[in-house]
Amino acid sequence: MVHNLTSARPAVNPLSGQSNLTTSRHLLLIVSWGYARPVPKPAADRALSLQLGVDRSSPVPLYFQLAQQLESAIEKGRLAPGTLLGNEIDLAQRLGLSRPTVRQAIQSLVDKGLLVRRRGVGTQVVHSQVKRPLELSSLYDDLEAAGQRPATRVLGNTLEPATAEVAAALGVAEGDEVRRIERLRLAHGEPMAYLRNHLPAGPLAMADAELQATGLYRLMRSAGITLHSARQSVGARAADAVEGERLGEPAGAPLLTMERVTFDDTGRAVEFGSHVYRASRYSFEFQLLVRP
Amino acid sequence: MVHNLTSARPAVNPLSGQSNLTTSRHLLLIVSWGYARPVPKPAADRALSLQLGVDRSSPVPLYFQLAQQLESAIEKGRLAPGTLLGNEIDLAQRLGLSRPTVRQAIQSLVDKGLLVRRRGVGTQVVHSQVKRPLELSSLYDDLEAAGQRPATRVLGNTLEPATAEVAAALGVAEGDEVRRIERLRLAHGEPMAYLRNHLPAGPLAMADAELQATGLYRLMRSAGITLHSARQSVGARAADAVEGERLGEPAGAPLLTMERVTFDDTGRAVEFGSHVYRASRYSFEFQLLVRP
DNA sequence: CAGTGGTCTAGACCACTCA
DNA sequence: GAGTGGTCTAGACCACTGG
Repeated sequence: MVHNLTSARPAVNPLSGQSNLTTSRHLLLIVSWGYARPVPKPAADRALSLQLGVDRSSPVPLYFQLAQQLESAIEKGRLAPGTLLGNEIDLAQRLGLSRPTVRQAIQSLVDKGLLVRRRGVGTQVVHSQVKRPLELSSLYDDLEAAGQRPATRVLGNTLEPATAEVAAALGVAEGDEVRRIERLRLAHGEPMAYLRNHLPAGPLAMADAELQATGLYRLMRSAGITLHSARQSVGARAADAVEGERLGEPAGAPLLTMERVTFDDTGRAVEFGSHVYRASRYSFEFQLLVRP
Repeated sequence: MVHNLTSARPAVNPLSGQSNLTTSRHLLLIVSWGYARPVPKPAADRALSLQLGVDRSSPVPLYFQLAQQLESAIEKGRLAPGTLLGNEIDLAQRLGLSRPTVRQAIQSLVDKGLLVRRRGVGTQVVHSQVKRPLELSSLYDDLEAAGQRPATRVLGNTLEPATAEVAAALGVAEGDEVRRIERLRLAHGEPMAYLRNHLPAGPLAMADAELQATGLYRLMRSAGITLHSARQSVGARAADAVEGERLGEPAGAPLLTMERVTFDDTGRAVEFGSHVYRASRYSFEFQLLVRP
């Protein structure tokens, strides 16, 4: 579905899997995780008693301080779902802030999906669904949360000339030297995914040890690369003999595949990934936010 | 992948300068479509000659008019990738707008990934990658572009008591009446996907004809439902005999699966979808934007 | 150093919702 | 009609970037 999404034509709305004739629409997706399970407590319909306050001596922007406090209050259940926040002018006065500053704070939470604004009505805390993790199949995170940190086995880390496919993805010339990294991702001691990545040979020299201990993206950021966007394609196919062997699945078993090209903010492709996951153990979960 | 990207976020919050071990992390993804293919033309390094202007008699907000003009200029190549926009103060003066209004316009394009701001440097047009559709596997769109509009065959549209699974997803009681809709999505006359949806029985009465002609979401919107967010899970599995028959695949063929629960802005679950796609003919594509 | 975006203020008027 | 968010203005100071 998303498939149809990206490719420019009205094609298919990912939410409906239906053809969508409207002109240009945007869907904002949020992937969120790591939230503590909320402990919802009954709260007043109005958030009058909430303790809020900003520290003007802090280097943290005022709007950001306020946003953090509100987010934390929502997360902790001190602001129950459906609670009206109270109008922006009062809030600003109570905090000694200007209205635009308060609006900026609120807007950032609206963008995260935690608050909903309605003209003529007010600003409400969204009814909880946004932050609760899914129950199903959050295997990776479940394992991590259970103290079973996923492990990485580096299978390859070499420089080689770019194939046509890699050259096209990275926007370099065929035959240019690129770094090829192959890893096996394990959890609970069992293989979960086979990850193959290609990077422009230039700036980064990565030791196997680093790759084992840290994520690729963290390494890239440390090298001063500003990630900006990525294009992804998720599909499925049957495992061939080699893949099956690698992942501990029989040949013919369904695999989840993901291809991705990542760009920095200058538009350069900084990474091309081609990954396969054991479908029996892995699925992708995410949350979509509909932007009006 | 979402995992890699996400875990890649810096440990230090640039705003607070403090190490951020906390709980909540977000990745903003944008799925965008409806863009025309850009026809990039060489352009000056500075966007001095760009024709911009707002109509104050229009009901369209000024910042929105400006944003649209900028977006259109980027899309049409009048603002080439890498172009500096010129500082906000000048831009505001040239347009007879205040700086906050200009900032609001620019910010909306930054949120879409079309512009990048750097303090001390300026605002630049992103290097094109954001809006170009992927080359690979754009099967659905290719078909549509070829005039083969995807078709829908309604296989079922009935009221029935909710099973435990459906009840949990929709947040209703087991046995409550829900609407069950089954559709086959075809393209080029061939089956592409089997879509099963469950909706709370309440407000919507849908005729088969509507389901065939319009998207589920469009119907829901027409019924006054404001979509707010959705949780999705994408995986893969092997087709059983029935599924294979339905989709024209042999039993055991890999299928791409998607489960989704959609919520309105009051937090009610308004739809539960459980879809399977022929992996041989379908993949999901989307674009991620990394929010700093 | 000059130039940029990031933040903030204290007002103002409007459009919309709901009783 | 009262209350809300949506938009807009004309300033201000700061932090960061680059030469």
